[in-house]
This record gives sequence, structure tokens and C-alpha cells, in this order.
Amino acid sequence: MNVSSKPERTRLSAEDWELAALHLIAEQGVGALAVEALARQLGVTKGSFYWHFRTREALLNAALERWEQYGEREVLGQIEQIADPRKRLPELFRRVAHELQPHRVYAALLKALDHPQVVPVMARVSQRRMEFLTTAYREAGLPAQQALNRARLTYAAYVGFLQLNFTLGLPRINHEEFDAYVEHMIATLIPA
Amino acid sequence: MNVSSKPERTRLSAEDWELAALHLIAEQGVGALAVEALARQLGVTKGSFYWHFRTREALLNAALERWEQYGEREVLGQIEQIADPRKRLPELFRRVAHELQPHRVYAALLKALDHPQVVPVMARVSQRRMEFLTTAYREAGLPAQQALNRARLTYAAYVGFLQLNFTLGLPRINHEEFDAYVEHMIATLIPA
DNA sequence: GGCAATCCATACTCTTCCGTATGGTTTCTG
DNA sequence: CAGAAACCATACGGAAGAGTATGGATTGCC
Repeated sequence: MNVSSKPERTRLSAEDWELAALHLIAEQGVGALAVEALARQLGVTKGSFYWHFRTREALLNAALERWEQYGEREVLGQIEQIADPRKRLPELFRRVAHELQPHRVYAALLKALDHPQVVPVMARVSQRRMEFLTTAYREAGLPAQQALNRARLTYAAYVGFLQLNFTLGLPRINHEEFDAYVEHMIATLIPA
Repeated sequence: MNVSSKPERTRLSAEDWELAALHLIAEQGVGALAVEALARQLGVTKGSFYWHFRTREALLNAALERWEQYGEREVLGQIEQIADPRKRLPELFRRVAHELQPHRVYAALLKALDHPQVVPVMARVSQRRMEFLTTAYREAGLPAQQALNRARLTYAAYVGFLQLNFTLGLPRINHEEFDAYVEHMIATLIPA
């Protein structure tokens, strides 16, 4: 039995630290990102950390950049391959709704918008996603101005939902009820 | 010239500390709530604080309770006096949109959902507001299930908007554009 | 196998912040 | 006006966490 459940790599790389940092952020938020805590969790001491990174901020920045670039090809990459623009938005909604796992980091970062390091990252990511939504709404038939506002509304609903049902544990909505909610969203937000 | 701009009250009460705490939370978040910092800001030292409160947690709890009860009579109290149920929702949207000042504490608390003390408060407040929205939608003509989902969607959009345009500084939407967005929300979310 | 680069442990320092102890000062009250 | 209660300052102790210094261990490479 080992302390952590990791398969006991004898030596660590910078990537290992970054991934562990993202994992910890998803679980306990950016505020909980302490180097000694991370080191314990990885089965080493601070001595290791300060070889790979110059400071704690450096680790956070590296982890954020890694997360940003991963999300770029993964989250948006898939969806862009749905040919029919009319099918694209409902499909997007349903997919996002049913894999809330990758959104944990995003939810954690939403709560860390006071840390100056995360603001630019979140600004870029949110901006790109909103632009994606905007063009999707235009392709679905909305005029430019309406498409933009609908994208704002949609993305705000997404962000708010993360906060309310993910972080906060609001009246724990169950599975069927949740599906009904998603379909209600689709019916309300996507033009027929 | 004084250190802070406060009118130099010679002695302080518990209420003074609670109000100062809320102010600080609105400005810099819950994490910045430190007793020595607050004391400096009030022109006294820790000695004063620990006469009024047993601990830092006690201050936070007191401040949260004060905020919760204030919001209860202020935010919801006014709106309930709008007679026509059909006019009520659009009016609510427009009012909320144009006094974002009282929402700063709420936005700050959204980012503090990892602190166990704020979770129950936010759960209660959000729950009450959602119930209010749900009955408003029913009075506007929606059947029960749809009213509930529409309330969820609306409130999520509200919360998300706070995060995106308040905390994060997303493409600084200007005044006219913002009004157009609010009207778009009304047209999209409120049944004709 | 031995040398150099890489990786890590140990043992510090420094800062920040919570909380306590204790005595002083102001204000209220009889 | 005197004593008590309310309020505050100063000076500690202690925990937590960032960063540094330095030497030991491990690995790749010739």
C-alpha cells in the first residue's frame, strides 16, 4: 500500500506536477494549491518542486496554460465536426450536459477570478467559446445582433449552472429531471 | 486627513465591524477578510476586534447573516408589490439589471463557495430566489414543470452574467449594448 | 565503472495571520 | 465623582506556508 494511489513513479517531471496541480485545483480550488501539500500527495518533498519550478506562481501558470491548450483541441475540436449547423447546437448542449467531468477545473477557476493569474486565461477561454456560440447561432438562422446576445445568454446560463449545481449543491437535481431541464434549455434558447 | 474616509467614530460597535467586513468582501472577496487588515482600515488594532468577536469565523458568520436578512426585505420585498403578474418579470429583469451595486457581495460569495460557512447562506438565498422566480413564471402562464425549468435557466443566466461581466471583465459591454441584451433576455425567456 | 547531469531530502529563514494575555483609557451610571 | 463596564493598545505565542542552501541519491552517458 502506498500513500497515494499513483503507480509510484520514482522520479517526477514538470508535467507530473502540472497535472497534479490541475487535479488538486479541480478538487479543492486554486486556493488549496500549496507546494508542500502537493509534494506530500506526490510522495516527495519541496526539494523536488523547487528544482522543476522557480516559484508557486510558475506552477500555476504552467498548469493553466496546459489546461487552456488541452481544452482548445478537445472541447471545441469535436463539436466543429458536426456538419449540419441546425443539429450542431442541440448536440453541443447535450454533450456538454452529459460530461460535466471536464468542467470541474473551469468551475474551480470561476471561483478564483480574484487571482490575477487566472483572469486572462478565463477571459481568453470564455471569449473563444462565446465566439463559437455566436457563429453557431448565426448559422442556425439568427441575425448578427441577436446571435451575439443569444450566445451571451447561453454562456451565462452555462456558467451559472456550473456554480449553482456543481459547486453549490443546490436542491440536488436528479437524472431525469436534469435531462428535462436540458431539453427545456434547447427548446427555449435554440431557434426553431 | 484620516487614514480611511470614515468619519472618525471614536468607538466601534459589532455592527461597524460587520459592515466593514461586507464592504471588504465586496471589494476583495472573502479570502481577503483578515482581522488585522480590517482593524487597520478602521483605524484600530486587533485588541478592539477580539473584544467584539470571539473569532474571525464569528465575524464572517455575523456579516453573512446581516447580508442575508438585508437582502430578504430589500431585494424581494419591493418586487412583490408589483401587482400585474405579467408586468412583474420584465420589471424584475430591468431593475436587477440597473442596480448591479448590491450584487457585488453576491458575486463575491459565489467565488467563495469552497468556504463551508458561505455554502448554507448561498443555498438558502438562491433557493428562495428560485422559488420566487418559479411562481412568477407560473403566474405568467407557464405550467408547473416548465415554470421550474425556466426559473432554473433564468437564475443560472443571472449568476453566470455576474461572473462573466462583473468579476471577469469580459469584452466590456457598453450601456446601450447592455440594454439591448436585457431586452433580448426578456424576449427570449419570458412567455408572450 | 565513473563522471556529470538530474532529481530529491533536510534543515533552515522569513513572512503572514490567528488568537491570547494583560493593562491602559474612555464612557456610562449611581 | 468614583467605581464599573465597555473599549482599545501592546506585546506575545504559535501555526502555516513560501522560498533558500546544501548535500545526498539516482540516472544517463561515454
